[in-house]
Amino acid sequence: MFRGINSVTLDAKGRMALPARHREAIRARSAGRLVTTIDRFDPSLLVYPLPDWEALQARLQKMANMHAPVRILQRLLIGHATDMELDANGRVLLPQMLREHARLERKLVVVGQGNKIEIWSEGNWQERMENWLGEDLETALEQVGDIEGLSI
Amino acid sequence: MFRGINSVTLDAKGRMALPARHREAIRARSAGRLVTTIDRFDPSLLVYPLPDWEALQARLQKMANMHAPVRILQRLLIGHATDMELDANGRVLLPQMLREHARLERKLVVVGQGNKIEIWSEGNWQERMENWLGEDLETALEQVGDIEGLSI
DNA sequence: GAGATAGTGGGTAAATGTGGGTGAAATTGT
DNA sequence: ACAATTTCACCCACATTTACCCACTATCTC
Repeated sequence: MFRGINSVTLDAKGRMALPARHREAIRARSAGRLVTTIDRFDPSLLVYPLPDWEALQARLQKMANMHAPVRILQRLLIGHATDMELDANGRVLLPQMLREHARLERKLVVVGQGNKIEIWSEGNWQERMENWLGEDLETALEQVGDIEGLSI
Repeated sequence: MFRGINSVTLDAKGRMALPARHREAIRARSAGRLVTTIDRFDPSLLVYPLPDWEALQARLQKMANMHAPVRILQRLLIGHATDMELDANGRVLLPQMLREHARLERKLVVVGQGNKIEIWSEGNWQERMENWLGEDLETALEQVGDIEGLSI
């Protein structure tokens, strides 16, 4: 579904152009209605088409919240989830509290990630990229994921 | 499938002629639709026919992303994956952010690699070539791969 | 050597990304 | 409760980028 990276600018009003390559998919899937929330690992925002977010939220709410980590997860994700809509120019208004969480400044990076889109400040993204490219992912992956025969 | 090396030029608009030897295969396999992403080991780009990339992406997305190395791998590969299409002259437009990652300048090298095509800046390619030719690959290979009885 | 093919360059209209004005709505302070 | 201020939705305007042409040259084929 979503893939690819774009550099865009956050304007003085807190708006950001959603790259055209994603717009058609979003309009088809949810008539331009989106939900943004925070990423719990990195300073970035996650953007889902409305129906996909609702499925996710339903799943989160079904989890028994007797355990503290579940409650925390719900607070972070559901708590920060904000509805957004594409305007006539294909832009979205990013809520101020979420902008602060992701430390967004003027230059942003928009990254397609399959079922969701990630929004980063350009500075943060570049800094992380350098580390990621230097890491030995294979060793870590072998202990964790199914990379049997994976060849890229 | 793809093999062989070509030298081409990246024009002022960021376009590059895809060597004719590959075009027929690409048109047959995916009607000229391609996906490019970054290589995470070297400054180069990887180009796949659309269906081959989609299989790869599906595989990546199936991995549970609670684990950091999985998320990083997805960000790097899916995040940079950009759709491209052959134009009427057999050229593709390489996205700016990917050009920067691979440090592409005016002279490029296009290398067929079986299921994918690699794009390098000519300078980088030549520099690496010298190192590769000087390395003792056999010793390293024996510890890693199945080269039993391999005769080249 | 004539014609076809491949690689390169460039013009132009349409699409995309960005900035900003304005009135309505919401929030804040008194 | 009301005024002052801020935020937001909806426009419009403009600069840049991209898609779609067409053209030229070098090489290859017959």
